[in-house]
Amino acid sequence: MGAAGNGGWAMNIGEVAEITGLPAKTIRYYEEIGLIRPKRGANGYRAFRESDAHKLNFLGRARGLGFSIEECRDLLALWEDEGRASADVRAIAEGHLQRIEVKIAELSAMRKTLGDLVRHCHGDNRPDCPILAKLAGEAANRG
Amino acid sequence: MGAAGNGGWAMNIGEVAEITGLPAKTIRYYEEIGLIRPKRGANGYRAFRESDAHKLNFLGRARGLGFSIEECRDLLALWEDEGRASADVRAIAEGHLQRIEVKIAELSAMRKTLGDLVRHCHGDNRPDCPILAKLAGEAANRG
DNA sequence: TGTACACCTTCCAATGACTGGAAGGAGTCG
DNA sequence: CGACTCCTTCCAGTCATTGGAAGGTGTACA
Repeated sequence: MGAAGNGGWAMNIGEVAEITGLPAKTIRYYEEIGLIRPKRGANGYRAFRESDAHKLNFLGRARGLGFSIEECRDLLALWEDEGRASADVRAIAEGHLQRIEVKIAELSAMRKTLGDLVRHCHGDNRPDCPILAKLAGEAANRG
Repeated sequence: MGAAGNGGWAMNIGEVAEITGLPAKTIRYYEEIGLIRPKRGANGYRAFRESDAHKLNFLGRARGLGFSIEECRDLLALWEDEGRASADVRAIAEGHLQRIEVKIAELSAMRKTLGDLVRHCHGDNRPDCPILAKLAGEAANRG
């Protein structure tokens, strides 16, 4: 175990990885791109304090909602900024929401087309196949 | 103009890019990974025949439906194989359809969470913000 | 004290599917 | 011959990790 198990003052990367649920690799990457700045111990090991763990949890949740790394960076800065305007936070969230909606629309269109094609393909050992016909550019003859 | 404008026997990359709608860069990339094998002219230029253009159109449609490059490779091979079983084609399409559905479900969950948060954020110049509160791990107090 | 073994470090490379750009050759027009 | 467009190859970057190698550190145990 590290120097702390509960309210101590610093943890190694393995411990913070476990409590945040983020892989150690990812945590090192977040440090590399400047999202977090853990201190270092005398042995060169990263020394994570609770504030680092809080940030990592924040990042994990934001990434889980699909925010990009750069959006996460901005959200983190706003979170740290006592004088922030909630409008700035909402603007980021709205932009992301719009991209999600576009993506859902694209995927839904694919699902519709692909679902129709799969339903019309008999799927046996004969070569005739409406899926390939569609991809080859032949117009569907019904539906 | 190239050696052909209509039913001629070969086009340069620019011409095939225009008629297929794929960027020349992408076409070169498809050759590099072995999806197409255009011949070369005496000057070193790629010489695309109609069969190449057909394959590129096939690839463009398959990519447009979200199939991965490797799935496209398999679909193309099946398309070329006169003795294929439509079941093989359908299996690829069904696998892809499932992944699409998983993705839609994930994005829909994000949309729901994010939409709720955005709706509850007043979005003015005050710092109080339920979006940041959620990311920080605070439980929502209603909804 | 030696020696396992887990854990930590850095650095490099790969993923998927392109995309951008540099450096230079080829074709064509005037 | 110059100007211009199109073509070529090669290298690097995108995004957010992830995998692995090579090697240092900490700790438990015989």
